[in-house]
Amino acid sequence: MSKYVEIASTLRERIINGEYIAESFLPYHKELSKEFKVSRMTIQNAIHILISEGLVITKRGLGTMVLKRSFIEESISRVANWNNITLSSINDTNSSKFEVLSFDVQFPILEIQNLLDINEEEPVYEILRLEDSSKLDSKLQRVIIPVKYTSNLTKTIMSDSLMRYLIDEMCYKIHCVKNTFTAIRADEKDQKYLNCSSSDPILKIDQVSYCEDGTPLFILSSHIACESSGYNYFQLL
Amino acid sequence: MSKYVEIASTLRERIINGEYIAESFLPYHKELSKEFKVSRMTIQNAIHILISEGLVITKRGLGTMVLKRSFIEESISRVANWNNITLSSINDTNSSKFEVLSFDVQFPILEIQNLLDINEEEPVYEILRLEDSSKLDSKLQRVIIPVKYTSNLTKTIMSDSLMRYLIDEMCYKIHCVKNTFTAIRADEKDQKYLNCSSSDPILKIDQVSYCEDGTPLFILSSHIACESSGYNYFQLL
DNA sequence: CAGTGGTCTAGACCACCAG
DNA sequence: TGGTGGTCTAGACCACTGG
Repeated sequence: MSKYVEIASTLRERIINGEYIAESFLPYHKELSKEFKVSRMTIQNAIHILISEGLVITKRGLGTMVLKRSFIEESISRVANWNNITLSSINDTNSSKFEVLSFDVQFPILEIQNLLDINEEEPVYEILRLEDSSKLDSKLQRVIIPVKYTSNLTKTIMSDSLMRYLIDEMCYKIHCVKNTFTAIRADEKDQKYLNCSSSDPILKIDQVSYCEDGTPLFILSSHIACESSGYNYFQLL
Repeated sequence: MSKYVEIASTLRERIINGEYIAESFLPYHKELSKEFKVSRMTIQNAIHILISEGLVITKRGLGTMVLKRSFIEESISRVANWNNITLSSINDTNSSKFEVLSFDVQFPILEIQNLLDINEEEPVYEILRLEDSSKLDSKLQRVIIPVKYTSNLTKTIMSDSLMRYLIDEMCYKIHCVKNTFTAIRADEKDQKYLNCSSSDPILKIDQVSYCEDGTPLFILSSHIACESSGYNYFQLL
């Protein structure tokens, strides 16, 4: 096995064992290259592995920091890094336009507080929007994002791609997106806006987007009627 | 912008434009380092980017090959590379045991032929299995894999993790897994094996696993009853 | 300012593949 | 055997960070 892979394994164990404490810095490249008796490039390759696994982040002039959330999230689906533009993979696509059904600011319930790592006194935007239903596979989406991250959010922005706004205008770097999937029965809003009956199955996709440092940035919950449109949205087989 | 990122962009364009033809080799490191007037390491870094994007693969002693499927599959979800063991992210987990309900060899229908890139004369295993329903969230799975890839498949293997068998025993390297999601009404088999009614919504996950060179290896289609068990399986919000 | 990580070089040795 | 990509080195310069 190559040196840098072994070094990465060693470092990974130390992180998991708590030998390197979350939110604090790893030893610097120079120290590590002394310890393992390799060149700095080899250390860097090892650390690249840990970065790609979401265990650490590095900052020039600062060091390599162990992340909080780190090794727990197995089922995380990483954002594709395509030509240096990070894009959400599923829900907030380029071309789609949204009709904003409601636009509120609220204090978050406990569930949201936990998901977004905020307290009850930090207000959040809560937006309900409907994807332009000219296409068969329209989506009903609920977006929740703390006001402190984007205090000047508008309906106009929400009728377009939120993800693109956060990346291009607000200069956030989305590091990973966690998606969870459920099938549910259509609720009242689904029936009203997605034009389906109460017995129709709905695909529910809940998405949390995280920044580079592991901070949860926003929640996007989508409802998709797969059958009522006579069209199996994500159907493959 | 750093050299290797720019070089990667140039190479990517050439691949997309068809300047470098699919299924054939890129110029060798040495040639590229002459063309761009950089060291070989810089070329290698550039090519690493293309590898991570799924555009090319490299083989020692051979070269760097442009992949077929390549840049098309945007919504691909890469397999997490965890401690040098590639694991399926969603469906074929470590600990679960399966009851094999049926185990057949068949000639594939057209849909399967296309998905697995095989012709009608190449037989496939078709297995129906039920995840140990001691847990609330049991799954009904259909597995389809060409006989030519694993001629000695058994019920015993299928009652365990197929993914692990293919990786550990057959030494396949799974490069990426494409998942698609749908919500459907419970069909007869779902009602029978997942203990639900005909109006219950079912989460259907269809998964195709691909080898390093882009060959589709097998299909795994899972049905999950999210509500009947009183338990929202992938529920988050 | 000193120290960090990011990039880059020129050269080296190795494992692997084809003929 | 000769050529490929994979790894590694020692040293270099740079952009960025904190004090």
